[in-house]
Amino acid sequence: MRWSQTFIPTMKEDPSDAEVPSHRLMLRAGLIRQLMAGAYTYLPLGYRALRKAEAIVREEMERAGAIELFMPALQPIELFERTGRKEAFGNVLINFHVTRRDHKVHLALGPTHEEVVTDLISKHINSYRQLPLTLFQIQTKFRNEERPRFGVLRTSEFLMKDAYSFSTSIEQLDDVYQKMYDAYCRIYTRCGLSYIPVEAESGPIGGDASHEFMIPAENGEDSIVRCGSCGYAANLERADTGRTGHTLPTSNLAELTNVDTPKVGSIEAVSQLLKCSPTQMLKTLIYIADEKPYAVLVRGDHAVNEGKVRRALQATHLELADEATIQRVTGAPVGFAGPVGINCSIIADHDAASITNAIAGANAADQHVLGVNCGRDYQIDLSYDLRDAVDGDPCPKCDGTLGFVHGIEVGHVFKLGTKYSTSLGAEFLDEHETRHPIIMGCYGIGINRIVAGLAETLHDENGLKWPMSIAPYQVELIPINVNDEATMTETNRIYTELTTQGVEVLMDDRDARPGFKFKDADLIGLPIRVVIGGKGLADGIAEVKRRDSNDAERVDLSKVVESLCSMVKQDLAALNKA
RNA sequence: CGGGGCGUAGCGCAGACCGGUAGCGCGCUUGACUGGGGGUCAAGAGGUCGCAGGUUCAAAUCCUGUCGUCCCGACCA
Repeated sequence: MRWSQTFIPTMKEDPSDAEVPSHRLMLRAGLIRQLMAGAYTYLPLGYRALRKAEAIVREEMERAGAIELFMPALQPIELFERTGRKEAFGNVLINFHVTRRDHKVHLALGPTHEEVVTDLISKHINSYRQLPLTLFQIQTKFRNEERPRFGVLRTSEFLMKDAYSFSTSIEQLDDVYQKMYDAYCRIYTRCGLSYIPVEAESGPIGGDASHEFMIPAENGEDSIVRCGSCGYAANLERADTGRTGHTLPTSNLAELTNVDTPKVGSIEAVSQLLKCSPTQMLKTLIYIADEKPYAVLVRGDHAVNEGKVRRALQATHLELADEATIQRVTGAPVGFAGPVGINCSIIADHDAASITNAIAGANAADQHVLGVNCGRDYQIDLSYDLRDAVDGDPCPKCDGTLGFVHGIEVGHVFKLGTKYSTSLGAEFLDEHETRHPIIMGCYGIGINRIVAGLAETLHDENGLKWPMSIAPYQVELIPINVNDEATMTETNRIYTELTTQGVEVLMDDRDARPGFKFKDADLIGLPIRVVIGGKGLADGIAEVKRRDSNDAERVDLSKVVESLCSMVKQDLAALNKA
């Protein structure tokens, strides 16, 4: 492609409202333009990168045995009502009414396709002989993000590969899950992304096992907890702390003493007033788990992890109690709850139960109590891991310690179980003519995030640095002076020969000074740059420079095509060798 | 949805406090020169100052409202 024939609007200056690197550089390099918050046009260069990522995903899904189909983005709302997800999605689900003859029809734009695909399967799969089956599609998804941000990393409309597996047994499911997991690893490797598979919370989508694939990146929205020694990695929502029990305080127990803390309810305010560390304090939160109130105790400096609380209580619904319930249970306004004499069951985190002479709310307005000790002043049967992991916690898998990195989620695999097949009636008949719900898995990849994740992690102060597999073009050809006949003859020859050999070439044929074109070349970041003309041409050589290297190589003009072909091939081979 | 910032030419910004001719740099157009790291000279084009209302003889500027966008937080299969 000749630069002058396509549309690559590069920008010299940083757009003022782009802060994260991927957003800034993708705008500047002419890959994307914003239409509105959360919706971007992919310009020719950006779209090429996106399509390349898409092609790799498709290839690997097919290699893993998944079959491609294409489902409508437009869906009847009724499907979401049947699975209870109209409510679960809430405002995120984009839905509206249209009029067809005098009837109002309520539609949604698909945020994901569990409903549609399960409905399809329920109608056409009847027998265990038709299973297992894995279907996938690559399609635009719509989610009304409360707050779109980070350019193309979090948008309301995005390209997603979603796959759904249908199995007759857990063993079959485990098998596909592993195949998908492996396929994901290959995909990210081929795309040149460094990634971490982490254990994940399966969330409202349901199901019992799940992994996320994360790109470590400073601007990632997710917190990943990782062990430096054994490689354990989990999303913060999911991460265990490695604490296994509590030690009841036994010596130097102080007497229970009430203190006045007028209008001072928060941990921070109380610790300031009483000049104590939050680690000495008990944070007491009242939760309603399946309609029953519980006091959840964690240390003052720790955060309650609701997923862990839900699992500890084996509850389906868990939410923070409203003010009235808190009043009823504690006898005090919000901010003064504590375990001593509270009128509900208590569950405590290991570390909370181990505090000697803790400070806690007194269950009385404007009062806290000092010298609180588990076992003496309140009772628990067991302590649990109920809090978010913190930096330096012991690893749950080995004797190392946990640390944190930020990550961008680029993929997620779930074992779904029978949640959707049950609610939508997708069943099969086994060899004994017994009916069972089909066991499902689902597997998603955000294609845009592969591209944005590369931009986010592979760049320098001058611009992007694409890996060969995703680069919009593989080679950029720069004639020093487009008005020089000899230069152009040679450039055109190389351009034609490379193109014939299947190398993707962008020729910067603009009538601009070399420095100008070099700056743009660095910005758009194609992996190999070839400069033709000037002194080099007189010496019979072209200058070949890789974007990720500082040194250029002088290559004989008669050998440059061959040399470039092999460089491209080698790069791709290195990425493919997952 | 809570808190904050910003809306003036395609991009980056000044002008606003103190009301009175709308400006700068880059980019763009035409011509000449130039040709290895965002050139030089000359001549140009380009604006509902986000929108609406108000105050005033007069509003980019002051007041009220509203919309858009970005950031922090809440939320996020």
